[in-house]
Amino acid sequence: MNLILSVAYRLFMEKGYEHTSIQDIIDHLGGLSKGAIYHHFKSKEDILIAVTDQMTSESNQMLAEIRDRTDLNGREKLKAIFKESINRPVQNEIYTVAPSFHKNPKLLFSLLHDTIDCAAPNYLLPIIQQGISDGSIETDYPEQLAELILLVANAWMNPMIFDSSVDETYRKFMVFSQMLEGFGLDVVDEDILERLEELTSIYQKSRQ
Amino acid sequence: MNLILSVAYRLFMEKGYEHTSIQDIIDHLGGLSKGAIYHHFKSKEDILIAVTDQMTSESNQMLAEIRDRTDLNGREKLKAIFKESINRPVQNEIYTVAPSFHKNPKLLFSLLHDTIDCAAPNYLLPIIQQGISDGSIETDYPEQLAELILLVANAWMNPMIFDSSVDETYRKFMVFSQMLEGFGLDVVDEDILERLEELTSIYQKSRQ
DNA sequence: TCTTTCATACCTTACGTCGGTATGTATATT
DNA sequence: AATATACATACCGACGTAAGGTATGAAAGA
Repeated sequence: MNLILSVAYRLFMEKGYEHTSIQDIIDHLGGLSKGAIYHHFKSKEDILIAVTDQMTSESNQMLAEIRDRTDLNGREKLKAIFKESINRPVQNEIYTVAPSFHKNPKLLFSLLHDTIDCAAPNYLLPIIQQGISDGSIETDYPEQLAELILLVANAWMNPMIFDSSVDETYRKFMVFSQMLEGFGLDVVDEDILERLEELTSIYQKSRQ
Repeated sequence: MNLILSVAYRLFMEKGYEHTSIQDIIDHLGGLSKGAIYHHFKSKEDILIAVTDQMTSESNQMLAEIRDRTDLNGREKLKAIFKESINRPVQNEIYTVAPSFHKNPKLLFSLLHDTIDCAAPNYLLPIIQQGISDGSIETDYPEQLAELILLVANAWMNPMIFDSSVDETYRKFMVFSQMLEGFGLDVVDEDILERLEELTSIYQKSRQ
């Protein structure tokens, strides 16, 4: 079952969901057959859901941990999230299997919706609300601010979704950070910027 | 050919691209057959492309007209765009066929990419650059600002993509307008807000 | 006569079903 | 304790069927 998931994940990323057939998955399963797949998953789409769940669960767990820390105020937690999300080793791996989302609008869409429907209200919102309480963040619309931040960070700034050169990603990040400042949040520092450039160059190399 | 397009458009919106079969389209064509479709389009995906082209071309034409006006400065053009895009009659129609994008990640994805790859650089960017020249807009990264504005406006604030109640849409708009102010752009006024509420309520009614 | 516009029959691919097997496990019986 | 029965889990692989796409040819207009 985990084998099926990991094979499916790899193939969905490489060839795209639509262009990956059940037979493709079977061929990479080392002996297992179609029956095995349909024993564990009720449809091809069901496999996709499991794959995305796996992808988001890791990231959501990280968000939960930071959310529940007691040693940081709201703004510091926000900063911690940016640092973490940019330093996760998983990211490197993901960035190198690259073509990914261009062939996977369906996967992208479910990730986006998870961001808005789950990650924003459950993880980022409490942090922003804490920030409002402790005075480190100021806004009249915490729910919407949470959505906006995650959407811009996860989608627009994601080179897997909107292809960007190193330079473009850097500029996006500057605009993003300017946007946050507009909301009174200066959470971007040198570490983050450096790491970002590094990541993008990894991604660029893998696409040559 | 236009018949095929309009039927396909309606069905894609109602049932989603994936769940609309060629046969479905044929059945609504009133006599025409598969041969007719494949005479005009080389694949099902080709139909989708034509549909999205049609959708974007109308909106892009509006952008071009505003871009080429000579009686407005940059900021005023931005404002004009918001007013227009929110007042277009097409919008009403689109908003009422509703389920749409939830079932259409592929269509959504190509619209998003058109926004970033075409609309932003060709229409909004020149306007922002004019604004920089005439002093009505200030930014170091006009390309990225153009992308960000269009992405937030077209995607996040679009109730067809991310379902929103009237109240939520209003709050999103407030956050959006606060974001623009952060970039020194105050382009939102009462007219726009009113129209926005009206639109969202139309959309809500159609989903009951 | 040649091109455009379609209709029809057919091909191919790929999802999902279904009957069947094999192995393990829990419970009841002797 | 040993065996039998019942059920559950994991899996195989042929087949049905739907859907995208092709090939061919006819009709009609230029």
